[in-house]
Amino acid sequence: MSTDISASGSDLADLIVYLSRLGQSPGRNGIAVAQAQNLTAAQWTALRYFARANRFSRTPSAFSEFHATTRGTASQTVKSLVAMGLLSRQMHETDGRSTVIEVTSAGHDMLRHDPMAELRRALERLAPETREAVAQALGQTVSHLAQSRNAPVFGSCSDCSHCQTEAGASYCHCTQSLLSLPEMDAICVDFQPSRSTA
Amino acid sequence: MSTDISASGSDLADLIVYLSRLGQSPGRNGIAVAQAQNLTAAQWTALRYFARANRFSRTPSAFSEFHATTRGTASQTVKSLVAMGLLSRQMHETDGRSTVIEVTSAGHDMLRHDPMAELRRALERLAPETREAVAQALGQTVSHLAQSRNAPVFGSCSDCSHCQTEAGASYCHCTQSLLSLPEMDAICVDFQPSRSTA
DNA sequence: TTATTTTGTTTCGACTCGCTACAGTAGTGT
DNA sequence: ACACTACTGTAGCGAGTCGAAACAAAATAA
Repeated sequence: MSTDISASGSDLADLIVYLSRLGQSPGRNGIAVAQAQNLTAAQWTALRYFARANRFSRTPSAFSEFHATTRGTASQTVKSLVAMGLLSRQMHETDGRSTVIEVTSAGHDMLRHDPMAELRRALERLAPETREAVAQALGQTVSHLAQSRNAPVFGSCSDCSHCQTEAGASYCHCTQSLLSLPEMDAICVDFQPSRSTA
Repeated sequence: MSTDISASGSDLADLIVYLSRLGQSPGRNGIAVAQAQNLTAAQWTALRYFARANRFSRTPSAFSEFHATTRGTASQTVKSLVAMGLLSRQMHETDGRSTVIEVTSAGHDMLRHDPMAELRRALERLAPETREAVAQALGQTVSHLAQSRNAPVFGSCSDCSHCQTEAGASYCHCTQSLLSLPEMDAICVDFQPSRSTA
């Protein structure tokens, strides 16, 4: 009887939301809290996103879709982070409407105090194969969920059907550009699951 | 240079938070949205919690710990739901400070329009053994995380070390009371993992 | 050229959130 | 009895979030 927190589909959703909430909250252990407490959950999410997104996806619009909110709200969050000096704006070279966001060095410093680090450490205590299986299952669920509500899926280029790896570099058919190796692991808005499970 | 995004522990945390966010957002498919859109994410979480918590845990304080927030914030959320007629207050029989929250019939009706239903459905598309493995892994992670920040763990009595099942009914050594069968699957504040995996 | 779409911004009102301060009750110790 | 501490729930403040709406500017399609 003492198996686990168990149970079929319904509880798992609650468990995921609960874990996410717990992982994002700073916790009251008061060590690095003093420094990290300044940012809100949405601001942390934005900072994390722009640090992980590739150059085609570092725009307010892309973040708003990633964060499942409106462009207006995303714009405000970006504005606050720019005002703090953690993000910086750059004009897009060809598209006059678009602005490209960069994480400043102060932003990268701030990311060292990410309150989600504890969740990461807790997850690293899982066996590697378990972690991999969970990641695979949740990735699949993200695809299903996004598909059922016409939302774009976010993923890294290394798993994208638009990308073609040859020899050293890779080519993305979607953005029609060459990608460097580090960019292959970054988040992309135009992600398309390569081998979607039916 | 740009850290190691690596497929290991780091991505999984982001994936969990992303999935949670996606699952809680109502989605723009506009079917049951008109009815469901009235409640905010925090209000949905509260409504879900009080519907699932056992009688010892249906208090504003317990919810504030579950939701990783302060009692003040939790009090406001509860107040708004009471004003909508979805929750009702009851005086605690012996403790004059405490109030017990109940979900009204209107609250149960509202729960049928839970925007998280889509996430639940997406999770049910996973193979049962996969779902079980994910639930087990995430439950373990919740324990680890809560332990590392001195936060209480929430779980159902059927997995709790305080509980002792005999014949028909069960006895909880923590609250010193008998529990009915349905109560065994409810959420409890005083949960203690029965066989915590080291 | 004239629509139409896309991008980003601003403003508004309602809500969340952490914080502080506070009243009332419970349990403890003297 | 008494004070003292701990706990419960609440109210108000300020900053932030969020969705909605309206807007200007640039890109794209017709």
